[in-house]
Parts: sequence; C-alpha cells; structure tokens
Amino acid sequence: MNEKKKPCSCANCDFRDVVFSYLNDPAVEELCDHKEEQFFRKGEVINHQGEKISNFKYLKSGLVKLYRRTPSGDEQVIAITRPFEFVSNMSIFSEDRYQYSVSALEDSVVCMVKLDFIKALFLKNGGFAMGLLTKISRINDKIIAQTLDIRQKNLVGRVAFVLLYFAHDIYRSQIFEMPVSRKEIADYIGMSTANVIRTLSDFKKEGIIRISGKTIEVVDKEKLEIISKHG
Amino acid sequence: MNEKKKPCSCANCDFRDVVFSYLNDPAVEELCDHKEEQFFRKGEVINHQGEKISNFKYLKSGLVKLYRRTPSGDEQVIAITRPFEFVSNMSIFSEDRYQYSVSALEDSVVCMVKLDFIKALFLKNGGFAMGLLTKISRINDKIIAQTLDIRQKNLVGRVAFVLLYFAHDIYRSQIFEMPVSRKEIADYIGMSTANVIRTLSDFKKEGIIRISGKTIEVVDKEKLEIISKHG
DNA sequence: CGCGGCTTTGATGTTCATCAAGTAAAGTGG
DNA sequence: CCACTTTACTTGATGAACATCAAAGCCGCG
Repeated sequence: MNEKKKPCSCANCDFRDVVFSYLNDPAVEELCDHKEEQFFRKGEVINHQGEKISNFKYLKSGLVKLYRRTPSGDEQVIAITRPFEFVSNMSIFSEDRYQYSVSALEDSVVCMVKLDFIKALFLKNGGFAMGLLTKISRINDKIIAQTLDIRQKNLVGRVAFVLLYFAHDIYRSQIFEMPVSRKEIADYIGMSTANVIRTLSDFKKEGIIRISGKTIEVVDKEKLEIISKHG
Repeated sequence: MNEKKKPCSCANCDFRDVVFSYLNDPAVEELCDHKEEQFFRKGEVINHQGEKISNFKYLKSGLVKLYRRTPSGDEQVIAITRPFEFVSNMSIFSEDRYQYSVSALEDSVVCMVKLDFIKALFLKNGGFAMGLLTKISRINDKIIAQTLDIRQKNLVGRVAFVLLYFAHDIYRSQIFEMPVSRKEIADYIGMSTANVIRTLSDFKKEGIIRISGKTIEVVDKEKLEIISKHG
C-alpha cells in the first residue's frame, strides 16, 4: 500500500505493447528512470548520418523521414513513417554509427533510452529480446518490400503509389496536407522533381486528384490503384 | 573422462563464431541434436516464397540468390550471398511465411534447426538473442544499403558494380565463372537483359574486361571502379 | 542433328532527366 | 508591414538513356 510512489508514465505508454510487453512492472519502472523524452520541431534533424549511436530511440508521436546522403551529394529517402517505428534504425545493434539520417516531417516526440541499458536488459530478458527482434525484422521487411515495389513501377505508377501511401497508410484520409516537398517525393521514389510535378498535374487534369498547394485530395482512388499497379 | 561420447560436429562449425558464440558446449551439444544438414544442387530451390516457415536455416557452403516474383510475374533478385548469411531470411521472426524465395546458384549445403527450438533458446539465453539480432541487423543493413547504392547509379555504373561485386565480394578473384545468367544480372540491378549484354560488350571492346561465355576476367579494375561510381 | 533456350547485335521508339524560364510562395531584414 | 531575396513550384522544349522488338548466332542436350 505504498501508494505515494511517483507513478511511472511508461507503464501506460502505447509503445509498451509494441516491444515492452515482455517487461513486468518493476522492469518498466526501472526503464522509466532511464528514459528521456525529447521534442523535435518540424524540420529538425533527430539523428545525423555518421553520428555515434548512444541511444535507443523510438517515435512516440509525429512523423519522420529516414534518408541518406549519397557520395555524389544528393538525398535518397528510404522511408517515411509514423509511430511506433524506431528512429535509431536497425543499425543500433550492428553498427557503431548511424548509417542514415532521420528528420521530423511534423512536430515529433521521441523517446530515448541509453543503449547500454537496453543491451543489458536484452541479456537478462530473452522475451524482451525476442519482442524487439520481431519488431525490428518487421520494419526491415517493410522497407525492403516497399523499395522493391517501387523499383518495379514506372513513373506514373510511383507517383500513384506515393499518393495512396500518404492517403491510406499515413493519414487514413482521402484529403491531406502533403508533409514533404515535391523534391522529397522525387527522392523517395527515385525520379526527377520536374517529372513528379508533371505527373501530379496530369492526374489533376484527368480529375483523379485535386491539388491546391500542399493540400491533396484523392478523388478517384480506384483509378489511382490501377495506375499504381503499373499503368 | 567419459570420452566415449559421440563428438558433436557443431562444436567446430565455422558458423558457431558467427551467432552461436554465446552458447556453451552443452548448449551446442543440444543444438546439434536438433539440426539437420541438407544438400542442394545448383539450381534447386531452398525456400519458396509463400511457403510456411518452420526452420531456421543458414548457408554452410555454396552460393545462393534471394529473390521474389512480383505480382506482374517477373523476378526481382534481392541479394546474392555466400556463407554465412541466413537463408531463411530475416522474416523468420516477423512473418509466418517466406516473403522471398531462395535458390542455389552453386551446389550448397544448408544447415537447419527447428524454429521452435531457436525461439525457446532465445527466451532462455539473452546473449544468444543479441548475437542473432546483431547478425540479422547487419544482413538487413547490407541489403538496404546495396539496393540504395544500385538505385543511384545509371546503367553502365550498375553493370560495373555487379562485376566488381562478383570479383571482390563473391570470388575474391579477377577471373571467375559467372554463376548467373544475363537475365538474372538484369533482374538484380533492375534493367533489361539486352542492355546488360550490350554494356558487357562495350566493356569488352574497351578492354576493361574479357569475356568468353560465362567466364569473366576483370582487366582494368580501376576503370571499372570509376565507372561504378557513376560514369 | 535438330530443337529450344540463352545470348548477341542492330534498329526503333518510349520514357524520363535535364535545361531553361517563368510564377508563386515563403522567409528576411529594414 | 513592405520591399527584397530566396526557395519551392510549374511548364515547355530538347535530348539522352534506356526498353522493346526482331532476327540471327551459339551452345548444350536429348
């Protein structure tokens, strides 16, 4: 009945179900003492490619993009994701430094725990390890599958794909504010900025979508799906 | 001094250092009782996309390709790897069924352990879990990085890249037998078969490589590297 | 020795990137 | 808050890169 103890905010965190379900209450309590929440304004960089990895991070709220800068200097966008994906990507266990950068596309809250603490927990708790492995595998699978899906499409198919991705997976709404620039879309699906814009204009002319600035509305979802599946 | 015990072949397996280093001798002994080795002739399919996953598999010797068939029916090669990469890829923990197929490019030996056994071991032994997670992460990182590297290059750069990949990473020799068809190369780097051949012919004319059938010799490695880095 | 698959090469057309020039929008400093 | 600068967006015109098609050569295999 020592109810006076400070309640741990982690106990009710949505993320607990995702990978921390194997931790019992005392363990979560301890985790809580080691975590830190950090706020990132839209546009801010959360992890920088090449920087040393010292924390296990995951996205609590917001929207982020994972990307890298190529040797030749341009940007490749690898993924755009919502909670509760990891921020310090998979590399945390395999690499010393970040292979990719992560930045906030919307105001975001990131929760971080010292990596050493996670690793120690890992050694002690196999269930936790397995939960984490499953989650990381799933994220990796998704990234690889999406990359392959995109590669297979032609230009118009890619643009259709990306529109559907935002409408369905990110915003779950036919009408939304595009959180990225046209150039970022281009870097995401691997084509030139001019042609992304051109294709969007074509879609608009054909009445498939409505555009006004950053606001996009998917009018003819079915047609977009057909185009996405190569057309 | 009960030396009469049957010696466990797993104890000295090269693979032990890769992920099983956290297992002590009795644990390896037990693992040994649950493993099974299987031989695959060149061309045989080891895992089939869509098939239920029941074993943890890794490549002991040989060479394999990881690929998938797209909805539209053509093949995308995701990776070509040597031991000791996993065969039942990362998805083993995240998915019920294989997302991709794996086939042998050379005669190969695959070692397999019931997945249930690995999972149980996982829960008991955090160190083992961590070793495995690290290994899986590294493989995933490599696949993603390679895919991004390829995407960034133009046609000739991609062909140069693939030649260097076989010469350096796979065969460690300037001269080697290409284990895949021209079409498979095309599916690997995402271009048409005809253009792969054309580019190879161009390289030959310029004296950068020598070709006779499946045998390829890299003559001017430096030039190939320049071309690979966009040329 | 003839059939079928893989390979090679040339010719053709499409797709897409690049360049350029103009417009809208969004910061920035006075 | 307005003039100024910069950055993002848009559109058209051009050419390069690449896929596709077709036809022929090669090679292994029954």
